[in-house]
Amino acid sequence: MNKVLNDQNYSETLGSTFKFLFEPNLIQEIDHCSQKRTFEAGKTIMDIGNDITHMPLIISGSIKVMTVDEDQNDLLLYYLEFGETCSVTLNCSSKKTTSTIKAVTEEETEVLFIPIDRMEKWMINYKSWRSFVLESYHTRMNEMVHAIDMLVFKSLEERLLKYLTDKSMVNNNPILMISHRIIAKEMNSSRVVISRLMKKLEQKNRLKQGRNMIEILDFTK
DNA sequence: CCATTAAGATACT
DNA sequence: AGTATCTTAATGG
Repeated sequence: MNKVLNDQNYSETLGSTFKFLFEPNLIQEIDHCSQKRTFEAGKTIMDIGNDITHMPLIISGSIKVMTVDEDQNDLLLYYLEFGETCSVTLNCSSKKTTSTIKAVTEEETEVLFIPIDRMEKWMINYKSWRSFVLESYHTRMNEMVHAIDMLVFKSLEERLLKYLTDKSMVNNNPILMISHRIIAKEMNSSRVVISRLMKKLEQKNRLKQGRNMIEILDFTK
């Protein structure tokens, strides 16, 4: 079970955490109705078909948002990081449907949960909330289009490189402790193929690798 | 030492 | 690109 943290300094931390995003009155409301929870790495905090009662706001850490096909293969859609929320949840909550995505913590992650029954009122009363929601839809839409583009038009080698750089970005570390087998599973490929491409990327000096270890050498190219 | 597992190699589809 | 199979190498008891 994930423990609920009852932090004494909770209002102050929260207020200072999100004051760059929301107006003071809204922060007060958030303080009032939201609940902070901390998850360790690898926890599923939302799954397909789950009822949506709260929307998440990331305080620290990162979350992978993905869909799942009939054979239970995951497809990574995007990562959520500090100050971000899941627009799929926003979408589901306004329509009062169940979740169409699965969300798993990439590392230890603190999340603020806000009951969805506030959404409608906040959309009307707070300009900063409306902007936040629209901005959120906007960035996710762009990311999804990019994800589809990568998936359909790019080679597996390019996708692998993006997968690795994205992962090292969210972890804030150019060194990844991960095996080829896990990468293959996450990209719906096979271990041999990933090993082959990894070898190629290593020869191109894009990364170094050892057992269960990959170091990304150049983020920008 | 040995069992387990990661990753390289080769060949076929 | 994916699968099957074999080999090599690292890791941890």
